[in-house]
Amino acid sequence: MAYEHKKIEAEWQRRWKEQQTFRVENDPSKPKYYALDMFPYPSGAGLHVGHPLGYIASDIVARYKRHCGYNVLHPMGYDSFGLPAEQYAIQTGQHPAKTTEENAARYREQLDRIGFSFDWSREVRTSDPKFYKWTQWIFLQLFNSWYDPRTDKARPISELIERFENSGCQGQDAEVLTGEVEEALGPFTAAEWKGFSERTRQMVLQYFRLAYLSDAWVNWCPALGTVLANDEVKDGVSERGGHPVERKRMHQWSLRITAYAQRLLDGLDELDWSGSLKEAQRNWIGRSTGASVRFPVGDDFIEVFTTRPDTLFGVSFITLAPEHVLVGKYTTDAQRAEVEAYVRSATNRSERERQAEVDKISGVFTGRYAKHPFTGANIPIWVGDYVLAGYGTGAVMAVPGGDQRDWRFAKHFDLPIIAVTEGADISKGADESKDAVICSEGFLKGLKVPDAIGRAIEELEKRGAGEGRINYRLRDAAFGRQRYWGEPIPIYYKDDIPYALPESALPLELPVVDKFQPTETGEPPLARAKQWAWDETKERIVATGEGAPLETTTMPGWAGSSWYYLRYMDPHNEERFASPEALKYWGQIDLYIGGSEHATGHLLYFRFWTKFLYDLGLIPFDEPAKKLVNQGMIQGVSALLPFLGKIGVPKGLEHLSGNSFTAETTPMLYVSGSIAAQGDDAVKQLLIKKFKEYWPAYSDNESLIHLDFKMVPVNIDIKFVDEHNALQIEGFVKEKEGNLAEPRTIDFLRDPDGRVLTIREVEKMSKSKLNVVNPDDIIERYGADTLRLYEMFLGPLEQSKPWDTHGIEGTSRFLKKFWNLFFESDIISVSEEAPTDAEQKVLHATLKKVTEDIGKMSFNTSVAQFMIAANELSALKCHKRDILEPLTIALAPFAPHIAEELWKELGHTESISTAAWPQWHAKFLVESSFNYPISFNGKTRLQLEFPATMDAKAVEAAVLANPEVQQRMEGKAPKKVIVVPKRIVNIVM
RNA sequence: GCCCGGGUGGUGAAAUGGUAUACACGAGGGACUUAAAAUCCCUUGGUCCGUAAGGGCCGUGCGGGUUCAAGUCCCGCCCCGGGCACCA
Repeated sequence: MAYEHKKIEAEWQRRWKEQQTFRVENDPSKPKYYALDMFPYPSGAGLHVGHPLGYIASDIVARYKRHCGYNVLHPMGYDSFGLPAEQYAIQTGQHPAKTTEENAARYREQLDRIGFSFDWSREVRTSDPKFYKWTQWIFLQLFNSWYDPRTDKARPISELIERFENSGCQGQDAEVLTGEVEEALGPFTAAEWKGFSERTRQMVLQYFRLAYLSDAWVNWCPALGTVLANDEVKDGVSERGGHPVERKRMHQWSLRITAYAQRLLDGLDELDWSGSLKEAQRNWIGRSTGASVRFPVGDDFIEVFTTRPDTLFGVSFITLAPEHVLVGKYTTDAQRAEVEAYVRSATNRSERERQAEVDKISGVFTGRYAKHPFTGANIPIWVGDYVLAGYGTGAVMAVPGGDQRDWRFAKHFDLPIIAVTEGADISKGADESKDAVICSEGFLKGLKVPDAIGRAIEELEKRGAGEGRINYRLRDAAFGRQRYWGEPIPIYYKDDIPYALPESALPLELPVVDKFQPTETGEPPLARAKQWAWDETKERIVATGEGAPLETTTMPGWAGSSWYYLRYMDPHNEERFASPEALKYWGQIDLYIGGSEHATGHLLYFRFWTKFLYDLGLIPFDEPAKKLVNQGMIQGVSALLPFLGKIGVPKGLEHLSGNSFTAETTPMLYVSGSIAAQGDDAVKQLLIKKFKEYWPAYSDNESLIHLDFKMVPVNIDIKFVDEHNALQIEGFVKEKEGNLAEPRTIDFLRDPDGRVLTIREVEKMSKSKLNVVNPDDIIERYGADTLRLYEMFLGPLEQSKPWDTHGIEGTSRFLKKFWNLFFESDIISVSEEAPTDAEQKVLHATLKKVTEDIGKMSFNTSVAQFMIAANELSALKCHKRDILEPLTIALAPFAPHIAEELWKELGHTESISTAAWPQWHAKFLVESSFNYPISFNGKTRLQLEFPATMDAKAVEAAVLANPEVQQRMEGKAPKKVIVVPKRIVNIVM
């Protein structure tokens, strides 16, 4: 019987669905295993072959764990809120829910065809009100919580209010301010608290809530009309779409992730995540230790953070960020005009400009001086845009002798540069070395940097001028988006003060709007809703204007993805986000697979929410995923052709341009890659020839033809490129012509043999690069099992690698070969004969390798081992049940359809997924002899076979007695003979 | 600049310090076939010597080192990919 992948795969996919083979129940009698993929955003483009890579890997592990007797939770869903659906809605007026629904259906179809063992009964979608009800509910918990630094965990805000009523806000409590530069909240007594108005109390509480509204510097993206989180901005432009981003101060919802900075850092140690990923998170959190130092200015002071308090004696000025609130306060009247002009220009410069012009030094003197806390000297206060508002306190003590940026600023403005370390040449630059010795006069003199830091902090604390401090780069997370297609934030406003909606009002569903764009006044789309206000007494939504206005921003994309993994445990629960029993049973994710692009976004927020829910006692663990693997990117091999974008009209022929060089007559010219590689001259020669073909009248004026041209490589759809990189000209031209708005001639500068060669390049697989390979096409031709095996066979999971469809033949042939072990001219022919030692060895070597490889997530080598087994068993003409049956089970996680079919042919009636994983036995792998490589001075020269049991001494004697060995020794005695039993013999001459 | 990965045949890639290049693609040769497809078999790191059987030398980015033995460990570079960055 021939291996018919189409029939087999369709049949088994149908059966799995019908029999709900992979539906899983919470069954505490069985050990659990939770294998999760990062759920996709269902984009309109559908899946390409890169997407399923991680899904296949986790599916193999999930299926393997089932064979090993685990109860496996292996769900899938959609991160279905997002920008593309909304952009499409703005363009077409179609509700994003509809687009999302269609795209999800398409994803489902594609995923089903690959044969995943997902339990679809647990599917979640973040845009489903039944799901986002709980996203909103968690938001309310954040809003109603604060972070207690004493117990180092989140507590209900009611406890804080109680504390204020009893003892006011003093000391440590007043320290919890985090986020962007804000004016510090002063301490107050219980009596004062009681005297505060409701409004004031609520304002105070904003400083503590884990979800809070504040004026914060945000990344505003005018093109997208929304605020972006720090990790959504790359190089000053939006990660999605590449639009410019500017700094803007806005009333903005934020989440106080900074309260968790230390725990997010510490938690990394126990996680089985890749080193680079942990490193990326550590970087992002950016902990640095140092000191906070206060420089008195009149009755007030400027607080700075420094990692080098040991250089305090080298401070020659202070620099404030242009956005710093104290700038306005300290500027003298004489300097005011200049400072204000500078601040204006600095804040208007986009992040991008600031980054691009790192070398440009700018700043201005405020006219005021601060007092040095140790020496009492007058320290001038400057404003400079090299100081960032969002880091530390937004102010630095400038030590030009010890910090290169300060040094350059000092040089530029001719400020004093004081040496802080011994032997430093401060005329050339700052000495930033950390093993230097401090040379400043005073109590730090002669100390090594680390000792001096400690000593300086001691002294600061003694004098009340500062204290040791830990600072984090991590910022609070911007949580509001000026968008329609996201979770509404369940908040209403009274007197501009935010209040939580009652739980009974959840889910707060997205309102109907006439358009998905911002309002004419620039408010978010939700402000268009006619029914978007809250009636507090009736507890229901009423017409806009009739009740308290509801929040009009929505949550960012990462809200739902921060906790979705919990919902899978109990997806239909209407009472809670998941039952305590389900949470206890399934616990942490045992294996989480996804792309490394989520290193500092999703994966940080996801850990943050988990820790928060843990603090409130809502879940019994404080890290979401024990093990995490980043799958590499599957890259596309693009095909590029140089395109003559601009052909300049030659000198002397300009007068002709009006009639001859029109769009209709000027051809679109593509250049064969091999010609372009020869250089401009070669292209020019051919171009002149072409020119004469098109305008024969000017053939005689060859001296006039000096064409200027510019070659631009353009992406060519890879479906028009054959395996020799040659363009299939006819098909390409036909499609191109069909896409042109106006008819144009399409022509080529061809190779002498008439071919047009494309230039191949490996880059990201994407629609715009026309290099996308669709899994559907591969499955149609080769089958899902072949696709699964091939994706795994390409190389290590974590590594990026280019997709090359040609290589798939190998895995396809393997499956046919495997199939043929069971059949002899169309009929199943499996013998019940007892296997030979050689056959057992093949089987057990394979079981051993595959079992170990799955544990290491080394799937490429397991596939190779299956190939070896199939090759060897074919050579042994082995068709024995005792060998083939366990092998089929071992193959099942990788190629489930063919395994099911063969399992059925072997006479089984139940799905192979219920079969127990076959154990390997060492006894079948014992070798009776070993073929020793005999090397001389480390170079292998010959091989000699000895019994495996022979000891080192005997092997040595036998080797030295061998005539060929003796011949090579030329009668000389070896200096040394190394014998490693069952490994190697090395003779040192 | 700092922090992580990674450089091995024509290609994707294997290799607890112990026979470098498993497995697969591609290429070349052959069998079957009227032919093609499919399938099967052989060869395939470079180079030199030899009619041949066979043998020598060189080879894992570069230069050193440790070791009986290094793709693997150590030191110093180069290149590629990713992350962070006027971060005080």
